[in-house]
Amino acid sequence: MPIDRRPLREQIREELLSRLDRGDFAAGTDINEVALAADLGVSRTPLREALITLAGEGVLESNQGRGFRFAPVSRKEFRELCEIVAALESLALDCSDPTYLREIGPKLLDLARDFPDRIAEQQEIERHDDEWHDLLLSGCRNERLLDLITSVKAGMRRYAHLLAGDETPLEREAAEHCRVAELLMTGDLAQAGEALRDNWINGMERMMSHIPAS
Amino acid sequence: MPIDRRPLREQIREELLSRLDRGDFAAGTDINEVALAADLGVSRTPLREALITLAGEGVLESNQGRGFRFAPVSRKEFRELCEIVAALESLALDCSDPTYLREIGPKLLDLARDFPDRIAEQQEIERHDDEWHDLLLSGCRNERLLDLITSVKAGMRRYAHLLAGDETPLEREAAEHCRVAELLMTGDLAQAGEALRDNWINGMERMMSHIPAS
DNA sequence: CATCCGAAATCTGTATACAGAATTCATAGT
DNA sequence: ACTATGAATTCTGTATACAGATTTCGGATG
Repeated sequence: MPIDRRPLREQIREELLSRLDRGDFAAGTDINEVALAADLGVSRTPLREALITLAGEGVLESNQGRGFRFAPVSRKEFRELCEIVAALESLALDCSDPTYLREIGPKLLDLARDFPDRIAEQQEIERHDDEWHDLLLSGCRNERLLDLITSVKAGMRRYAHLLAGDETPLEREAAEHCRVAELLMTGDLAQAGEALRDNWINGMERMMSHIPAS
Repeated sequence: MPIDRRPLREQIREELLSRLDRGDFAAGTDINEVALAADLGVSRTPLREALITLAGEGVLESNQGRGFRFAPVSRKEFRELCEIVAALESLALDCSDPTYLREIGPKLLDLARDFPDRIAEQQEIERHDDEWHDLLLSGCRNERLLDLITSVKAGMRRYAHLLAGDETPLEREAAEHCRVAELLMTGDLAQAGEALRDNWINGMERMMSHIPAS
């Protein structure tokens, strides 16, 4: 096995994000650098570098002299993030090769159809959803845009575990994905983009009630 | 005067960006951390923190063991960035209060009309252009989006000084700004957004020839 | 009992130190 | 003359140390 030769700060960042997905950190709690560094088995230096990166992505916020803390969640911010990602993913479609999009249409349809059952683990549902969106964007030739989308989505991870253990209307989500896939196969990019934006906005509405008032 | 109580890394980031605007750094050159830290009169720690932030914004890139360097410019990346900002600013209009937009319309028109003469300093032209866009977005209620736009625009600063000392068609730029302002005053947000996107795309085309092939 | 004040403790922000990776440069060999 | 090799140098990545800011907590004061 090739040993990991990436900078520590990146490995730390990913570890923190995966812990965030597992719900290890409550939103709004501040971070104790020495404790967390000891827990991770690294020194404060690369940890702080990772924290600064995460702060740039909106996952954390920092206050002078008070260090970092996980940014509190709010309906307003979640709405803002959804609007942004909706626009960016739609733009990514515009930047994709139309013929490629038509090619992956069937695959996207398949993925949308065998959406995990409502019984499945929350983690599993999210993984499947991500896979669908990743495939959708895989033909985007705007690399900078793909990086940006990844970065903005990192900022949304704080909201992911909020709807755990809830019978979310998965059928709606699946149906909307199907619609996007079908529109792509017909080659109507404009309408596909619109359907994709709708999917994000609808998904936002569905989650809204799960987010504490402020 | 209130002394600056922001973290050093932020002050350093801004100093580096302003040096970049002045054309102090050639694209593609690597950064010597000890030399730069000494020059700035700070230690390597906050300098590296600033460098990591700038790398996250796309201004720098980092390679394991090789440190940071100013990301090389390319037509492809510039096109990508323009497409992104065009979409984001257009979205920002959608997120703004329509009545507020109608109110600032005249002011936007004024600013667009007394665009600096072609004799003016390059810096002055850019400052004026930025002022116009800032005012345009000042009514956007999506704070996350405003931060994101600022961040993406930071990544574009590497391209700003490339068109120095050139008779850019400023009239076109001014005319397009006027058109956006007029559409806002009529209250036609959809068309205003489209005109704004066109402005970015046209501006991109104008600059394209000034960017070295690769 | 609430509140204000200050010392102690805690934690961050910055500086410095150290180890190892990457580069440079000189030398030996073909 | 050109390439390969390896020691010396330079620089980054990470760890540790230090100073000052912030929070905590206990006692004095109304």
